Amino acid sequence: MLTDRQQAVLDFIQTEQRERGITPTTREIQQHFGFASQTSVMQYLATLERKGFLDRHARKARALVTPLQKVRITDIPIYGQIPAGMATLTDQAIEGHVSLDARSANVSKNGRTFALRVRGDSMIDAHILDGDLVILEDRKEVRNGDVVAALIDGETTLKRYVMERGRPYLKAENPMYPDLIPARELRIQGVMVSLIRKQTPPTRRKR
Amino acid sequence: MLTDRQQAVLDFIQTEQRERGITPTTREIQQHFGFASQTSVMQYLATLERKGFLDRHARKARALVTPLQKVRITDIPIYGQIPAGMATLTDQAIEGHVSLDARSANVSKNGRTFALRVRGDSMIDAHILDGDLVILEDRKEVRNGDVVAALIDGETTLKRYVMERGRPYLKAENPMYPDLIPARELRIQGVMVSLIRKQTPPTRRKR
DNA sequence: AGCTATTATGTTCAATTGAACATTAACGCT
DNA sequence: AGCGTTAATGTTCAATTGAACATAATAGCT
Repeated sequence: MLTDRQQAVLDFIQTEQRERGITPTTREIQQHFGFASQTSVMQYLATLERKGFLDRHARKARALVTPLQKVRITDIPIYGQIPAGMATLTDQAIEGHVSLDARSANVSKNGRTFALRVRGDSMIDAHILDGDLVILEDRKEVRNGDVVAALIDGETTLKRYVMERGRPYLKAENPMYPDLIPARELRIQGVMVSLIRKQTPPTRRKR
Repeated sequence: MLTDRQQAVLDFIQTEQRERGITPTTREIQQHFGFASQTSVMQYLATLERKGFLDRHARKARALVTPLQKVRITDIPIYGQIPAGMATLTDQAIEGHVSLDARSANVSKNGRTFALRVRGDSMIDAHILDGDLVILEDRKEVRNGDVVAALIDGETTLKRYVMERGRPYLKAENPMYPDLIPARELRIQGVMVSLIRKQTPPTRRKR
């Protein structure tokens, strides 16, 4: 698709963007490759753009946009706990952010996504541990068997959504915890789409 | 830390970087806020830089660097399977990449990091499932109890590293699987630092 | 031999863009 | 009343930077 030389130019642009945070100018590219003329660079840029490896904002300085920047990185807010009775998630309870590419996170384009720090081991049989980061999507349709964050009796819990005989309930994946049968309405805040676990170093006994 | 107005300027810069891929010029910022002079913008930029919210490359066009870009995103190669007998990981077996910020991934600066797609359920009692993505770091010191990818008898497996009576062995976290006691040398390829699980939608029975 | 794509040179121009200087005003603090 | 910070105006200058034009060599393909 690209010649060696064209690839080298693209690589240089991307490297500069990473290392310095700004996009190189035609002259900087020229210098790096030792060209005697900017026109060489202009030709490479035109080719790269024609082949779809580059976007240019015409007549603007340092305005090369490479697919590197286009890997859709999503910033997902982490809520330590979702405040009770809060249908709309406010920025208040945000504990931090995770950034990862949308594909790995299973994140769809439109839906609002958020993360929840898991507290307790009520989902241990679903292999969701205390301290895990669960990434959820605020979507309408909940399927039988989805792991969901739900607001029940003014508290947010992570449980498995099970539909039985036409009536939904929330199942804990730990025999030590009771299943929750909603008294009135069941407000689903999000459906789990992925999970991130930071490995805590093993408990050191001696050393 | 920042006044409302200063925050607004920073937000605008970051939004532009996201949406358009390029950093706004002082004039573009000026226009957006309706300033009659660029000097206002210059003052904001100076303040933001002084307070550490912005890096500037003096006298360069569109050269504002915000912490947005500075979230250290690591591209981690995913190996579907580590080829047997391959001490150095080649690009050949790469299945794809995950991009995520180094903090979430528990990734240290220097170490080489790679990801492995888990096959089988030999680590199920450690809550590592078939299909999970395990992120490993190629580091020297392995601690007792670490989950490691190891090359044993020409095959790569994910196991827990256990040191007992001065001799290490590899423990499967599933009673169905045998522990592995290395015949000769035990080559550790990486230590697990985190885990990413894409939630597969629940098996639909009817529909 | 003719055609096209790629790679390259040398020069010039004009738009883009950051920066500086002199001034003014509102606000909170002491 | 005096001081520092923040916020803003108006103007000018010079460096930065993308772009165009004419020209040419090389390689692969038909």
